[in-house]
Amino acid sequence: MTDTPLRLFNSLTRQIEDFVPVHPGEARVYTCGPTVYNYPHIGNMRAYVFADILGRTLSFKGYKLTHVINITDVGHLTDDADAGEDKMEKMAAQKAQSIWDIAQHYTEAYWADVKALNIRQPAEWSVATDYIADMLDFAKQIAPKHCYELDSGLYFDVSTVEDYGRLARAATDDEGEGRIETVEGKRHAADFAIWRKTPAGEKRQMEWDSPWGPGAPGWHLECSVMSGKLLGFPFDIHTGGIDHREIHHPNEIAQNQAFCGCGGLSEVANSGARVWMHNNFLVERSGKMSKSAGEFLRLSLLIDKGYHPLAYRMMCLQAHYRSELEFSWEGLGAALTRLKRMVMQAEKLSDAEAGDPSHPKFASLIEKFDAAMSDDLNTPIALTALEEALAVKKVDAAVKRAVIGKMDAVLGLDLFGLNRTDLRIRPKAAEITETEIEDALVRRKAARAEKDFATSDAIRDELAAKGVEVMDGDPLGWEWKLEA
RNA sequence: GGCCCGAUGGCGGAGUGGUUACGCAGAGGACUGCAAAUCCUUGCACGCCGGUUCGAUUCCGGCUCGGGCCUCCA
Repeated sequence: MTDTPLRLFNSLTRQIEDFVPVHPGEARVYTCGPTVYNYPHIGNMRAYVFADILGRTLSFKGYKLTHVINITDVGHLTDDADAGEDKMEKMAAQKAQSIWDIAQHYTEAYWADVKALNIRQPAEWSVATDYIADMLDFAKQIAPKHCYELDSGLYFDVSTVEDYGRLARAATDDEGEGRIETVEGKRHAADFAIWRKTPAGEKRQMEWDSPWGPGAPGWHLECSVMSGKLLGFPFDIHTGGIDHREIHHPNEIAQNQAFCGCGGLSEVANSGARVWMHNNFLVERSGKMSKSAGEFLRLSLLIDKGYHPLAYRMMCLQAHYRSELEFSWEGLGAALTRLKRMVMQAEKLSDAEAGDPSHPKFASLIEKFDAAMSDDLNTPIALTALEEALAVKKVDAAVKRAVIGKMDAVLGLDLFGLNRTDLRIRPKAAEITETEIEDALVRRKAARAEKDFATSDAIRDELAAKGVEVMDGDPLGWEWKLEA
């Protein structure tokens, strides 16, 4: 464990606080995962890069990490709690596929992105439909004091817990809400479904029996149940996108308070977790980050355009997780170049075995790195420490490799796993194949060897016309890149 | 309408009551047959109006502009 205390911003108190684990030496983290009704876009993935950085930092600080990420495969509505459809059912109907096939397909797509972004595997991927029995138990326990039944389902009465909505800083009453489609019989606009009954005469693909009739659990219920069951209340840190700060997490908190019979939120742990953390959005001016708008940016598009996925991770790390981040192709290219230059430095250490990182030449840089990460995960500063470490000269390679490895274990850029050619831009749609490029370069090399520069330049021009930029003469050998 | 957030160089993005990180792009140099790549060096910024202060980009107030959420989204 390092000396600098880890400090994190708690959305519930809106303050930076020292991290104090519930169980000494341990850190238990729950991350709201995807609803697997569609592909994740790159903005979605920022949340998991953030959660990964948090987990890696906790490991770096010496805590034994237990990280759970859920997979929501039931219950998340397209609309409001009553008039809307279940996202999973809707997509299944659209694609004329079984809902279980839909879930499997999009779960695997999500996992592919997780892997591509070098996000570590959590201790558990908790799948909502595996916990239906636990959800029913939870609901039964809180129902008598906190819920009421309508024709459409079982609802949570938010007035039955203290400090409802504190996380969102919401008004305590429910007036002035013109845009909520009010539900017949709901006591408060903010009341939400714990159990959604299948309408009489219908049969859903996903439904279970319950004391309130056949139906499906509400979305908020899932996270309360899985986090409590797998990590125990109170656990340490609950993460998610900033949008969850307004509704999903306040509702989870209300359920958690009801379940444990806890009081108000002046005691933060009554919320079910000690720290609630939220990453800000990736924004894109033309609205490509909105799933409902149709087209949205997927990681696979970045890859098809020729960018290595870790360039996107680099892009995320260059900004603080609580700041909005602008996406642009230019910005992605900048991140790629930065990553490539770092990988070049790391490649010089490829023959070295990692030694002992404690060396006076690196002490201040490790301290800077530690201080940055400990200061609410300031990855932009941590990156500069890593770059400075890469630039340190006249030092034992084994030591340097150990230092870089130590830092990269936290940032996860895979500096020793990547090489320059991995980071070469190579669009899938390019009109020239890599073999053709390499053949041309062999001919060009031969011409240059004979000082036939007219031929060599002609080859270069031909390649340039096809979008291939030729580079040679650097210490690591010739190279080329395609225009993005 | 309600709640919240932001405004930093060409772009992205940290941070700070007094010398304004860093990355990419740009410029100059080294290298190169010439380029590119690489390496070195380097120019460029704190929305507007007040207030507090010896001093504000930083704190406070107002304004303008932009953004987010308000039962679809990380």
